[in-house]
Amino acid sequence: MALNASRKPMLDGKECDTSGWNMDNCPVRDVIDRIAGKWSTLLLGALARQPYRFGELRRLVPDISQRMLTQTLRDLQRDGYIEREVFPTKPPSVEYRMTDLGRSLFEPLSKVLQWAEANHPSVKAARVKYDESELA
Amino acid sequence: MALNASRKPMLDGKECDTSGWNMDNCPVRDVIDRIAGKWSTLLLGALARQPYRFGELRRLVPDISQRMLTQTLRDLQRDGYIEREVFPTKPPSVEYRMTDLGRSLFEPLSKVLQWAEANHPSVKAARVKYDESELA
DNA sequence: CAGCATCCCGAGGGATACTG
DNA sequence: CAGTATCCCTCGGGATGCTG
Repeated sequence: MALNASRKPMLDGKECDTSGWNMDNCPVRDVIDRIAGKWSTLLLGALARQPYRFGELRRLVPDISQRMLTQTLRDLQRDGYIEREVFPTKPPSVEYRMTDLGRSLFEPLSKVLQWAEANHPSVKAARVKYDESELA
Repeated sequence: MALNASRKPMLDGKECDTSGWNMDNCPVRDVIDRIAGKWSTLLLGALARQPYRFGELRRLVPDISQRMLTQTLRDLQRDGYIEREVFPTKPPSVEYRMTDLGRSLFEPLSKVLQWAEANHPSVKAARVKYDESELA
C-alpha cells in the first residue's frame, strides 16, 4: 500500500503517468471535472433513486435553471451516466434514468456526499478557528 | 434505505432541508465545492501519502502555479484538511501534512478517484458513442 | 412539456513580477 | 524558499425570451 517507488511528476501537461500509485492525473480529472459541476451530483443523486422526467427534476431542484438542467443532463448522458428516453406523446415527455455505469459511479460518490454531510460541522468549525487565528 | 417520504424540494435557496433522504443540499455542496477545485484532489492525494514541503509539492504537480498552490493549500488548511508548520530556518521552510479530518475525507474520496481512473475508458467510449450519434 | 438561442456577469484560475 | 501582489481572461452559469 505504501509503495514509494518512481518519484516522477504526477502529471506532466498533456501526458499522464500512472506509475507507482494512481491518484488524479489527467484521466482522473477528465472524469472528476464533469461530476464536479454545480448540479451534477444533485441530479445523479436524484436519478440514483428512480427515473424522473424533465419537469420533475426541475421541481426536485428548484434552484436550477432550465438551461443548466438541460446542459448538465446532456453532459451526464454524454459521459454515459444517464440515459434519455423520449416518449412521442403530445406534448412530448422525456424520461431520464441512470445507467449501470452511473450507478457504479454513484456508489463511491455517495460515500463522499455522506461524509460531507456528516462532517459539515467539523469543517465549519475549522473555518471559524482558522479565521479567528487570522485576525492577528 | 429506500425511504420515499417527504417529497419536499431538495434545496431551497439559502435554507436546506435534510428531510427524508440526504444527498447534497447546501451543507454538502459547501464541502464538495471546495474539494472540487482544480487542484484540491491532487494535493490531498499527495499529502495523503506523506508530508511535503511547498517546493516539493510544486515539483509533484508541475502544472500548478505557485499562486494556485498557495491558495489551494490555504483553502484546504482553512477547512481543516491539512496542517501547516513553519520551520524558522533561513531560508524558511514550511511543511504541510494531512490532518485526521483530511484523512477521513480522503478515504471515501480516494474510492471515487480510483473509480475515475478505472472507468476512464468507459467514459471516453461513451463520449465517442454519443458524439457519433449526434452527427445525425 | 422540454427544450434551444442569446446576452451577460462574476469567479476561478493563468502569467508575471516583486519580497521577507 | 515560500510566498504576496497585479493584471488579465476564459468560461461556468444565471436571466430572459422563443419554439416544436
